[in-house]
Amino acid sequence: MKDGAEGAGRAAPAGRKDARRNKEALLDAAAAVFVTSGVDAPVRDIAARAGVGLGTIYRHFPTRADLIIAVYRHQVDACAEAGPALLEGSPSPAAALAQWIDLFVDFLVTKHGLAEVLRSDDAGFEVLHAYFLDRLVPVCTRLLDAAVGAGEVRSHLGAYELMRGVGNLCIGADSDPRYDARRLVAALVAGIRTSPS
Amino acid sequence: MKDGAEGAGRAAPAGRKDARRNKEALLDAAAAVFVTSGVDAPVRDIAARAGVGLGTIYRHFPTRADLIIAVYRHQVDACAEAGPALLEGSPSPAAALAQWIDLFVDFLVTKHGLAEVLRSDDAGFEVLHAYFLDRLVPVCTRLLDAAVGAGEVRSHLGAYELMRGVGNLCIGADSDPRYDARRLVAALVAGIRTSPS
DNA sequence: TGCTAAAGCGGAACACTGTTCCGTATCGTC
DNA sequence: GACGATACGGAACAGTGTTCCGCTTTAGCA
Repeated sequence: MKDGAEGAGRAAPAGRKDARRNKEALLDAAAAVFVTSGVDAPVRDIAARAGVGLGTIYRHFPTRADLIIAVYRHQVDACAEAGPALLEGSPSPAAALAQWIDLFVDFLVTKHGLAEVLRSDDAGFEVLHAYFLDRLVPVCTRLLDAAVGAGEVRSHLGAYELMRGVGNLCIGADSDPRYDARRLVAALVAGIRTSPS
Repeated sequence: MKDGAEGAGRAAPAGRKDARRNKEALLDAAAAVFVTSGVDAPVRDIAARAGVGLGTIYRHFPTRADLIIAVYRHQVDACAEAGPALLEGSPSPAAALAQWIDLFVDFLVTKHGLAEVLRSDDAGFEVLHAYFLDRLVPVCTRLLDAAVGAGEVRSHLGAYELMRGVGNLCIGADSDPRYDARRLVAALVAGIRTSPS
């Protein structure tokens, strides 16, 4: 709605050309640094890697959360869009829910420190928290409602709580071989089902 | 073994008197500050409240984790000791396990930010992590083994994983009325049982 | 092509952390 | 009372995020 169709590139080329180039470089650099040093890598590292100054990074992304969102937006969107597809493709809503949660867990676990920062109560991360929630809670709600409607899942928990719980269980999943977040999440999901699987 | 019996006080009064007084003041101040500002309150705040300098706090507690441990040691010990008692007092090992976990959750949830810091991978907190684990995992193992032995709980998860999962679920439990850690933990515990409760 | 206002850039500087270090003050003893 | 060991206080250092402003680059226009 906001970005009109453009003839040349793929996104609305507003502003100066060098500004766009820098923003692009920043996104690439951030993605690379996030992989090696985690999402909470020093801002200076990202700026250095992109070859820009600190002012530039803060102009394009007023807060670190904005940068994280920009880097992962595509993947979050993909996860959100997979929800309805899963629901249609599966005879059992509970199975669809479980598969979708697996998708979410895979996403979180492979992003060094994302779950931590998602859960951080530092000011400035509400926007990140809000983005994930806005995008994913509705999807989860739909899956959960379907499963509850089919009598496969108890209605104790809201979608928000479920997602928060799953997110929390993913914290520290990397960096500790003794801790397998997927197993814990599986147990949690089993715990909300009406019958033992 | 290390502290011999003493006639006067309750603990071994080693070192100077003023040093002991300061350590005491520091513990009191830390406990108070933890309540109001959370476990991750600035070190300076604690020192100021105790009326001592920064050097003093670092001499008595080389790292913040040591201070946290000192403040909560009694409660952690109480939790550890409650385990065997619960097991004996209950006909169902699974019920004992659930009760014990409730104890642990209550402890974590009422301590602003303890669960977060327990999970932090910042260097210097391994000692805190280790203390909790050393003290509580054996207790949890015993309860879990009993429950598995009674056929009430599946043996998917180790005690370590279970405790980590429970700890993670407690993160951010205060400061968000929409999130009820106890409910999530209950679901997790339900998920490891052999039959739906 | 050359000029100019706007847009953008870089990084010094600030605020706030944890942590170290050492000159000074205090304690307990002789 | 003097003295050595012990402990104290807080300045100073290091590593964060974030702001700010003088300078540079861009892009439109004559």
